[in-house]
Amino acid sequence: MTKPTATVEPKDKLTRTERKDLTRNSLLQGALALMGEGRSFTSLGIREIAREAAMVPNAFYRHFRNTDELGLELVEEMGITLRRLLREARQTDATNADIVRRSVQVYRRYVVDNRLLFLFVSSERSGGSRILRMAIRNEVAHFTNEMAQDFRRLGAYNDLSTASLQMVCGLIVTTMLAAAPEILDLPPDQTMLEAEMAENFVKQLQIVLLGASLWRENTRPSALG
Amino acid sequence: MTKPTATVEPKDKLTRTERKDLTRNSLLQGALALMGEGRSFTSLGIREIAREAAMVPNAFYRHFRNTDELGLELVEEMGITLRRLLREARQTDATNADIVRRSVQVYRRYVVDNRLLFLFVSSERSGGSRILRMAIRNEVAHFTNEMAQDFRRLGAYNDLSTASLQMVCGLIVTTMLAAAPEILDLPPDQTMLEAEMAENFVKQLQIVLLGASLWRENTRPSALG
DNA sequence: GCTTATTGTGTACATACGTACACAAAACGT
DNA sequence: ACGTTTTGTGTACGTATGTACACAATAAGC
Repeated sequence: MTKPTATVEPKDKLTRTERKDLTRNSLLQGALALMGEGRSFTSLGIREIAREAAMVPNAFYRHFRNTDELGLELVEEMGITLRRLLREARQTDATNADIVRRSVQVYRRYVVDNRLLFLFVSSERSGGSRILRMAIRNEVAHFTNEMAQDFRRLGAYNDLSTASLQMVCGLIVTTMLAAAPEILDLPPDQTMLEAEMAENFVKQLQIVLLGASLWRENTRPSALG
Repeated sequence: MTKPTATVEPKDKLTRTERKDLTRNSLLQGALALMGEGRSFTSLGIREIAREAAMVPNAFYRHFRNTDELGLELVEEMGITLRRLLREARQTDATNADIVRRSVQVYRRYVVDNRLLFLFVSSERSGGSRILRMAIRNEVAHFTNEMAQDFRRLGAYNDLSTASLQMVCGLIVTTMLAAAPEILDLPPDQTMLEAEMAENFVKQLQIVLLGASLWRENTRPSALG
């Protein structure tokens, strides 16, 4: 018989929540895919996303109330996984040098592996809807805080005040975030340029870290009064 | 008589190009005004902009072929005036210290005075249409180059290679650009927070400059291998 | 002074969008 | 086993959009 046997068929005998998560995911992926084709998230519509996910417009509402809510989920996904990755990179018992190098590697790896997600976050960080902007800014702050905590824990930059350390981490994060879209916006085969940009990125971080390591609270470099 | 005298009436006896420039400008301002109300440039439509400028939709086409073309003009405007301002700030015969301080002042002044223009550029820098993104990136590069040239001319950072100097200037510009939207997004009366952010901004620049002044080509700080 | 080119208006149409409502199928709770 | 809830579909309506075309007013050029 073609009838299913008594053994569970994982093929299409999915539980309801599984099915829902599946289509929900195809909506998220659909939105990302559209952005991959050059569209900006802000300009995406419910119908468009639903179409890309091969479903009828109305089905969208079964999962999100509007596009912003979908965007929030993307932001959250990005924040959670990226934070986890970098936390792992810092929690191994290696020298500080190794840890920073590994962090850079992990970050770059994440950016290229999650190209579309990262493009989305970069775009919406200062454009688009206020709600998304705030959510992303929140993630970035969260991110910066964890970095500062870990620097403290590792005993790096001990002579910086908490505020200054926070500020330094903010600068690092800014540099990281700025580097990503430039690399991602390249035509996909320009490995030459990409390597150059990556090198520049590392050098910029080196300068920041160098400056931070020599920074003293009361330093007023003559250049800036 | 109420009839105009023979003397030229500058009130409404405008030449055709003057009138055109006027309405063209009201289109540009209309677009900015809409962004001031929380809308993102990418989501603006021709009709909407024309409506804001108090004209019929079709009139838009007499000035721009589409919204991107309008955006390009905004980008150009921002590039030209900001570059001019900073060039002036650096061309006075003052000490290097004064010059950098003055540059920071001029920049902050420009950002708050041209709030909407700057919000627009910040938003579209990594979001929205590819054409605008490229144009802005171009302006930023132009900007970075001029800064590097002036550093050379002033004899600052003499022991950096051209590439490294360029990279440092890129870092400075990145920091400047990142600082702007955070300040601009504040509720308009939070002078307290704004001052704090501005201070952070200056400190970040100090760290970068400090790092750059001590950077040597072959430096490989242990932290980054 | 007359012709021409330019700038803005009015009307029109096809298209896409957000969303509401009624409905079908099928997993779920009991 | 059966009624209920959830998830996806089909249809429909009002609205906004981009753009085309014909037209009006008026400055510019000869």
